[in-house]
Amino acid sequence: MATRDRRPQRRNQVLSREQIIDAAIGLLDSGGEGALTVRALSERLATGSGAIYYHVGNRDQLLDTATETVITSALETESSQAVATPEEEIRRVALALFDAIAEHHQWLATRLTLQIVRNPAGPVTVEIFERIGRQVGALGVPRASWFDATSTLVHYILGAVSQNARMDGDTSGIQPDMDREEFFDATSTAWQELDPENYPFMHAIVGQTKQHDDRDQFLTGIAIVLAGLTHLR
Amino acid sequence: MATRDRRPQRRNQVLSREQIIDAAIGLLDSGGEGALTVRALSERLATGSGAIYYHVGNRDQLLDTATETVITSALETESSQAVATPEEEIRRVALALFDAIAEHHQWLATRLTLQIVRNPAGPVTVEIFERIGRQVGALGVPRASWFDATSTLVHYILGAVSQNARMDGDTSGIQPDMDREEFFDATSTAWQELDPENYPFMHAIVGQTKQHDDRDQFLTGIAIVLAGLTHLR
DNA sequence: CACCAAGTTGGTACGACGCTCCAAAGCGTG
DNA sequence: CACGCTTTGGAGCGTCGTACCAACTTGGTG
Repeated sequence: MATRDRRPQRRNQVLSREQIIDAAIGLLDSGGEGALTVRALSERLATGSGAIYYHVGNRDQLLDTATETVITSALETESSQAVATPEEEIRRVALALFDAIAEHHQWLATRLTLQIVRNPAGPVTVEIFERIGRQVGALGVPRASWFDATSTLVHYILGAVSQNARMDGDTSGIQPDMDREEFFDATSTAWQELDPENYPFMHAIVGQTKQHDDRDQFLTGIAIVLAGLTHLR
Repeated sequence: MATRDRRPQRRNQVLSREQIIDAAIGLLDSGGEGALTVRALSERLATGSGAIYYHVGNRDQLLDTATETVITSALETESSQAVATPEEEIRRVALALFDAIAEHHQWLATRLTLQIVRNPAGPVTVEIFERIGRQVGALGVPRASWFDATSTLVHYILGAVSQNARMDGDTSGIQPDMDREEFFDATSTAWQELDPENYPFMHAIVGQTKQHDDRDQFLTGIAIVLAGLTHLR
């Protein structure tokens, strides 16, 4: 039944778990979540699917591990700075997440929220909560409100970061930055073409959207939530 | 293969687009995003895949249409009340989204953020922004900050709502069958078993998580953001 | 009525996917 | 050298989205 015909020419270097994860992140960044297939991974690493499944059990686990790797790395590089005010520290963590997701497209945003929902005891959730929560305590928020305050901050941060994430491009035709601008203009004109009687607010803000910076707006949102927290006392 | 013998006994009632969408929502609610397959849909509707693709072009479009249907329905039923303060109106919209996603599991949360990111000119995005934005204006926020203020609110609402969404009955969880309560207890004990020196905050809040209500916490978060907005003046 | 073009349906077929399984190949130890 | 344990490459299975098509229904025209 099985034809034996093998001359596989084994690789000189052993396949490691880190190599698989790095290659997976590369695939995810280049083509979104749909680009991470075991077959593409096998080809890029010049191996078979069996070897991959031997090191990482699952496609889902691989996605989780990739997310964990990127997020913990982003949080580590940020924590090496000198101490500052609680507000500054919260801004640091938030911007680290913002930049990480801006760099790695939308698969990271989707997967991060998914991991927080499904695995609240995992290192990603715990690290983010702990990092933010300590500063909430230092802000002077009463102990009874620590959980609510921290949850609100985390909810805002992840919500903003998810909605600012760039889309995954499966289009391999034009420049990605060019698409970004065109997409933005198309949104503006579409908002302008709305019925002004039913959508007066959209008409009022369409001018502000054209010259806004996502990062600045994100920081403004953080400032708003922080201002609300001090009012909680 | 050469000769076809057919007498397929056509259905007495015609297949409509609404039937397909309703059946799709049913499948999504019962088994998560993975349960919506064209084959399962065909079987439930007692038809073939061709008929489905004739009415809805794509699985992706079907998902988008399903989210749009659920969200606009949730926003409509909420708007029939009498007028109230801007804060109250914002709470209404937020709770309508919260309840809709709580009712329809996590597929709706994921798909809603996806739609806002990919299709900012679509009716879902526009409706949510317009509904919230008007109240932001009525709150007394200066016109130059309308866009930032509304974005902050929407980011928080969708972030909180996504992270509070119940998990789908999907495989990938560590434990396959775990009801809400067990999952919650497991999280609490996992947090308690963390190293107290490295994670003092998690230990401090683990007591609060045991007796907290998601809906109340969501409203607290809304109040915090609103308080921060009044501080913006 | 017959006839026909457009609209609609049920089902088959194809390529790609995740994943299981297993023989073969490397590797350490005697 | 031989022998177990680890690791690899790839074939095969079941399922998916969906393109495609022949058959059927419908509505209009003579």
